[in-house]
Amino acid sequence: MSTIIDVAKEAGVSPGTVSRFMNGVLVKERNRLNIGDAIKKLNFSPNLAARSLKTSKTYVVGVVVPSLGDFYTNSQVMKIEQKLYESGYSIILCDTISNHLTEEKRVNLLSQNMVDGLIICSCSKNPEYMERLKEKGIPVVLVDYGSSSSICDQVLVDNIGAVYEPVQYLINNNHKRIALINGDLKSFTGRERFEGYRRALADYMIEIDERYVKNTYFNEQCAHDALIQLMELSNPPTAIITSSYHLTIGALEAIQDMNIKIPDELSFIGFDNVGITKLIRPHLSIIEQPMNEIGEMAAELLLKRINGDFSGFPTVLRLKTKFISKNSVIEKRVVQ
Amino acid sequence: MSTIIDVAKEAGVSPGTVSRFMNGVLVKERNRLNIGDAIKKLNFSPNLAARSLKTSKTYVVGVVVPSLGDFYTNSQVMKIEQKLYESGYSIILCDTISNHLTEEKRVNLLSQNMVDGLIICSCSKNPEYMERLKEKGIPVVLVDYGSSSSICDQVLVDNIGAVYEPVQYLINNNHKRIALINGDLKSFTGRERFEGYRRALADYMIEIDERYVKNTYFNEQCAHDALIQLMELSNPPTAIITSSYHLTIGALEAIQDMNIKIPDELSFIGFDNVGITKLIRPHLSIIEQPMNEIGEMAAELLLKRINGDFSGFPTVLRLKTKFISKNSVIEKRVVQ
DNA sequence: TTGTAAGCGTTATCAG
DNA sequence: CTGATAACGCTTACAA
Repeated sequence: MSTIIDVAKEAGVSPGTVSRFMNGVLVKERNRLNIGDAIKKLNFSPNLAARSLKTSKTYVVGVVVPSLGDFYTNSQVMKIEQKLYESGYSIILCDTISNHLTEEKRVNLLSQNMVDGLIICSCSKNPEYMERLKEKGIPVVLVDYGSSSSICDQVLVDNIGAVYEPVQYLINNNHKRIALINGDLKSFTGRERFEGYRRALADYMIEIDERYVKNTYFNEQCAHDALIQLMELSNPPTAIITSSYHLTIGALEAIQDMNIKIPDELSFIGFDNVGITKLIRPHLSIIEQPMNEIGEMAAELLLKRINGDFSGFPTVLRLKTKFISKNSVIEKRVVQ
Repeated sequence: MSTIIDVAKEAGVSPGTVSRFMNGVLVKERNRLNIGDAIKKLNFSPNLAARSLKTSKTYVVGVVVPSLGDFYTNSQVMKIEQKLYESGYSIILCDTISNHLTEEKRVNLLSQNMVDGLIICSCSKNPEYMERLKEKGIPVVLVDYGSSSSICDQVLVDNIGAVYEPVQYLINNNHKRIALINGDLKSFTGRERFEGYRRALADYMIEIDERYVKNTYFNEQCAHDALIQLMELSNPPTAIITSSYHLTIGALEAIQDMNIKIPDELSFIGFDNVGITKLIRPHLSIIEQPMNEIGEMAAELLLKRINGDFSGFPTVLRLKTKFISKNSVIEKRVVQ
């Protein structure tokens, strides 16, 4: 491994000149050529650790996600990686396996001068590390997770609207018995998505029937069980909405298992238009989150902070979801 | 940000002692306690860049994948991350967007003292960077990609057996018109998987009918088109095998579009038992790659190399795939 | 424009 | 077991 000093000797200049050349400062034509040759000849590339030690910049950003196996985080991460790379940053990726302790550990590790900033998609409720990061001056962008407690830059989707819109659509198509398969109300997204459901029904003067509301957990098994319970009610819903990707998968599995005909026997609206959805027939009416945009916004916001621009702090970006109407819902339902 | 020197002062010892303490060397009880207190009080954590500069170890491993959006790489990456973390390593993740130029760029970036080793799942045919890495002494493990040209540690699956086994199974169930939807023969996996097909037919004295072989590219559109072409033949196949995840998805879409009944009108065997497969009815007979094992083996092998153990170099690990028989194939087919 | 030299925060050698 | 000190390879004043 050659160093700047080797290059300097080879090119007959001082190390300082080589360093300047490497960093795009103008040097005399002759020197420029000599240095270029020397670099080629010695196959030189600068030692990033040394540079980082000196400048206290790493050009690395930490990205923390709950599970790499989740389709829906991945498109975000792809965008984040791409966007950051364009600005010269690499990403260190951490999978917390949806575990708060792991999350804490990883963030602590990353904050030891490994990264210039952090994008956290996972997120414990009131992470202790938050203030430590603030002390250390490491900017953080929280994604897809609302934290009323921490003052922090955030990129979120309009969870309320996400569910409000399809419920409204169902109501307009004469559905009254509308069920929601939702996650934990202790989670921020769970609460907001339920609120969208509640508000839509309230706005149309439909009273909530508790039997049609399944606030369980954001996983497939729960959705699977919830769907079966719903359909075994004496007066089952005519339409079901799920409020996350995993819930959608679980519900669809139960629909397969019970051999329910969509949309004739049940109208169904899924969540997150990724992965499997295009293989389902009939084509699913679905709530789509703007994954790419979320990733892009998060990356841009973080870059801004890294570059010392703290205008508008804390910025909370709310991105709209999109309801896509396909063929899994009976429209203009005739009330019997 | 506090340094070792601050801690040393606070604890009334020398920086060397603090450093030793940090690295698990025995120090006198009294000093140990004092140093511990000082670290707590000053909220000290060592500067990893400085450490890395001194020791030329980063405790970071680069992982290069063709696409984070691919389900089947992700389970590997998860395992890799997990395994490496247990040994104190973090991973820098790079998505090459299946682009050789991007791959080259990323690897070059990573090799600037950013990482102690590299796991590359992507892989150009004869990457230039290979010898540069060798020069720099950065160990590399290639995953899922065979390279006859480079001498290199590799973790591969038994691609030939992967396809041989299901073809044999089909033959044993009286199928004769067996089609293969495969990727590019220029790719290593494409060649091997085709070889599995060829060999199985040869072993059972069935002549290859070129019309039943679709060596296209490993993407959904190609599989979609290929399946349609196959089924529009005057004498269409009774069974079709796909040889990658994307090919499976594309073929399934075409099956939906053409409204083909599985297995009555066509027997079908898919590839990669991840993501969507559990939602397909009837349950798919499928070729499963040992993703977790691949990830684990790759991580372990790399760790071994990083720790200076080059026994058995180059190691080429071949992992067996598993054929899972479910309900998408007509068994004991009656020949008309 | 360039050379010189100090210093970033560790670790490691060498005496003690 | 500990302290002093010289690196590691780069950047950046400062002076020329």
